[in-house]
Amino acid sequence: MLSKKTKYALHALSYLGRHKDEKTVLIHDIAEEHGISHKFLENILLELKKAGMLGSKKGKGGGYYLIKDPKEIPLSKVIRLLDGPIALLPCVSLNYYEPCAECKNEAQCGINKVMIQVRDETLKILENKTLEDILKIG
Amino acid sequence: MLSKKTKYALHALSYLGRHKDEKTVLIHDIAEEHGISHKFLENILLELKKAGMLGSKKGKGGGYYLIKDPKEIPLSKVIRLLDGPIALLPCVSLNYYEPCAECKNEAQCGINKVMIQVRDETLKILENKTLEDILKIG
DNA sequence: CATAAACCCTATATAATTTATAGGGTTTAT
DNA sequence: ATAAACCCTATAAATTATATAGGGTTTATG
Repeated sequence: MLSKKTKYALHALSYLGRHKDEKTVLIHDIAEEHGISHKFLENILLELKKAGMLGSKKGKGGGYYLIKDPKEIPLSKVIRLLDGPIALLPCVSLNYYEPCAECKNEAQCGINKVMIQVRDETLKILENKTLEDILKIG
Repeated sequence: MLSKKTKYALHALSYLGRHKDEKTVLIHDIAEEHGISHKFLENILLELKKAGMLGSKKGKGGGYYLIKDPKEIPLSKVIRLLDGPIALLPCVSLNYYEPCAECKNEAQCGINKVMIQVRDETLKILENKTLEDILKIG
């Protein structure tokens, strides 16, 4: 399951996407709209910023804003940043690969093979769906 | 990511599948083969038993055994039992549905729609792949 | 240039979940 | 009668997720 961090990130990005005609958006406004703690959201926005997914302007009148077109931000990128691996096992993760402790021979492991399939089908969706697809949100 | 519990369960079931000509298999043997704590594994086997996925025989000479053909046990069932929902969001879970706290209108939520797709593609695999597909393991 | 608004950064606290252990109870082959 | 082996419930330890705290820095504005 996606963590709250990731969900908040998606909601915040979606909010920024919907307000991209405005110069900047305040943390406060996003937090209020979604009932998230200001400070918790701040950490998330900072992480998104460090990852180059959004920009910010300091000082009075500052705030956050998208620096890319929403269709340039795949959901997989957001999920990986906040939640880590999308794969169901470390041994099939493309971005966070680790061998499975329990497993001696990955190449002939049936579990590994199934989880590669799951990963590929999942990524096929999450790498092609972008922020643009979730601008309209519940 | 799958929890250790689920991974251990898959390994244990796979082991039982590979030894299904033998009447019963000892917890001890499975635990040793995979370097799992005897007691931790015991809890997992009990859970699998309660769910009707395997049988056991008490007393001296007892142990665990599969009561179904490996191809009758889909991986989705094992994962759901030990890990809970397969879906990435509660609002798209078939077996553990809950509305998302952040969301007011599920029907028009873009995230919801994407996650339904992911769920469906994932299930297409995990409901059709069975224990039989993971008898050979790493 | 003083001020207040707003982001920036790091550390810590709390809660929840996962992982593991403990200890005794019950059944059964020999 | 005995020892092997599963059965059951409770609790402890470790890890991760969630949230809070507190001050630092930048900048528009009057």
